[in-house]
Amino acid sequence: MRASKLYAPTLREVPAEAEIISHQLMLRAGMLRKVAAGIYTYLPLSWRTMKKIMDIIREEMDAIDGQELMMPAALPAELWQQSGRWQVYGDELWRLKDRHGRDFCLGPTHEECITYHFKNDFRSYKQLPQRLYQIQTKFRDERRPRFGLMRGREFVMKDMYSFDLDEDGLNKSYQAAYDAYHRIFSRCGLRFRPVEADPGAIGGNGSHEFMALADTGECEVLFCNQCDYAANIEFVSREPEKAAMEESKPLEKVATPGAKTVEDVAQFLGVDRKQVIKTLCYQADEELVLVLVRGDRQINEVKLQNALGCFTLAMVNDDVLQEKGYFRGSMGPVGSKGIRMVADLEVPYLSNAVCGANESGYHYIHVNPERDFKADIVADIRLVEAGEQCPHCNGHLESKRGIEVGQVFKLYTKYSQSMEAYYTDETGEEKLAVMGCYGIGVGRTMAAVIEQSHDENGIIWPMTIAPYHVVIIPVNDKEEILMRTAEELYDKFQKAGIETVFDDRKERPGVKFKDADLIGYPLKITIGKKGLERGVVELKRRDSEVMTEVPLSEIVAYVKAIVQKELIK
RNA sequence: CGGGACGUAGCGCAGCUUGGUAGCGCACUUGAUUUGGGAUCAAGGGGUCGCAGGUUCAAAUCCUGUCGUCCCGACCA
Repeated sequence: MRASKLYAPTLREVPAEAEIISHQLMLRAGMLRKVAAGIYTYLPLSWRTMKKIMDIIREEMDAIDGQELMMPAALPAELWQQSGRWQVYGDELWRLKDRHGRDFCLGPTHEECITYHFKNDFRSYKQLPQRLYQIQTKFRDERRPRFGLMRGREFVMKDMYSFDLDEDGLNKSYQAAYDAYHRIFSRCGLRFRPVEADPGAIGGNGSHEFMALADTGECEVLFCNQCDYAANIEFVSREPEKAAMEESKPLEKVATPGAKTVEDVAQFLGVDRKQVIKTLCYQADEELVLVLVRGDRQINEVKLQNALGCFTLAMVNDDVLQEKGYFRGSMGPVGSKGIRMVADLEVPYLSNAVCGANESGYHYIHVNPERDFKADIVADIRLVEAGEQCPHCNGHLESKRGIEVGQVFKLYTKYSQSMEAYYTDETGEEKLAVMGCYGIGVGRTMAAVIEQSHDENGIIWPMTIAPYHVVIIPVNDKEEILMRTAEELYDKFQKAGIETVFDDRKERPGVKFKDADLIGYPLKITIGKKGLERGVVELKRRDSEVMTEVPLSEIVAYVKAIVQKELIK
């Protein structure tokens, strides 16, 4: 490709809309342009990288007997009504009507559709297992699209679905996908960790997220500093801390003027925060619930939602609280009636504790669970935080941030049940197919690579997914010998199958060097007059400061060897 | 959806407080001089000031509404 014709409008300044480095660099390198919030056009450079990532994914999916197919983006409501997700999915599901007024949605994921096909086209155990995948544009009307490709409303995703005879088969499919994901992200040059993740209402140890490690990641991951335990912070559980039970004292109401927060109350009463029962009010679907945790703990809303089995969950605002006779800063379970209460596992271990008296400016002391109130649900609903002990060993947990680039998930029979996907086994019995699903965010993977691999001058692409392998820069466009040599070299590289950009623009060398660094070509060949007189050109890797002089006669073979070696890695 | 901010040329911004019909840098076009890390000089082109109402002799500027975008907060590839 000639740089004079390449559609890659580089920018000298950082567009104001871009917050994180990958977004800034993709805009500056002329790879990406926004069309609407969370909706982007991939310009030629980024689309080449996207295609390379997709090729790697295809190779690895095919290698585990995946079959690629392509499902529609526009899906009829009936499929979603059958699984129940038409109601459940909420505003994130991008809904539309056709001209006849029939309901459709733009697919945010395709469990329903693939299971519909399975149900219609597969009958016998002889046809299983099946591993079916597609690479396709997904739509999610995110409440808050942000960070460029990290969280878009329209994005490219690879989704695979496995159908097995039984749980053993599922475990094999799951492991195959897990291993394939390792190879995919390694080949893309990512530093990543698979971590245990929340399997939602299905339960079990059925999900891992592949996290690209980066400070700008939206997810918090906890790692053990001694064993290999790693999990999404939302999914970390520990045994409840069991305090020694004191002899219970009589319940007493005390004035706590002005004390609003747990910290205020604990200080005012001269007790530890651990002795306070933090009480919060949530709206869970149509119902209000009181949620109780120890004063030094935070709520884990993912766990809370799982415990309640609800579809939506949100803290209620002060207006709603007051209607119900509650006051922020003085809520408590004692005497609360007509409202469900969910307590964390640690709450029953409290004795002579403190809680709000549901009367502004008053708290109860010497509160004893069981005697003074009874929670409807006692479950693990607290957030485990960095610094706590590892659930598996004596080490302690450290926090890092990650970008979720992929997830593998055991669905079991959740969708085969709702969509009625049966097969007939060798005894003639009808059985539900056992399913798994496996996603990779393609654009997010590209963005994650940039987050991890850049410097102050621009992107540093690994060879495997770089938009081009090499850029050729003649240092002076007026020197005919330089331009002719560059032209010839460009031709030879093309013929050698090396993906090359020839910077034939009428620009000063500085401009070309800056653009080359910004775009991040792995290899840069500079052709200068002095070198050429000695029969050499300069070769520089984007990821190194070292410059090598290579004889013009050897440069094609030399570069080809480097490219091939890097591609195999 | 709550909270905060911003919409002026392709990009980055000033002008708005105190209304008088739009400017700077980069980019773009032409010419000349330059050519090893974002050149210099000269001459140009490009904007219904997000949109719609209102106030006024007069609105980028004041008022109202609306749309869009970004940031901070709660189950995501």
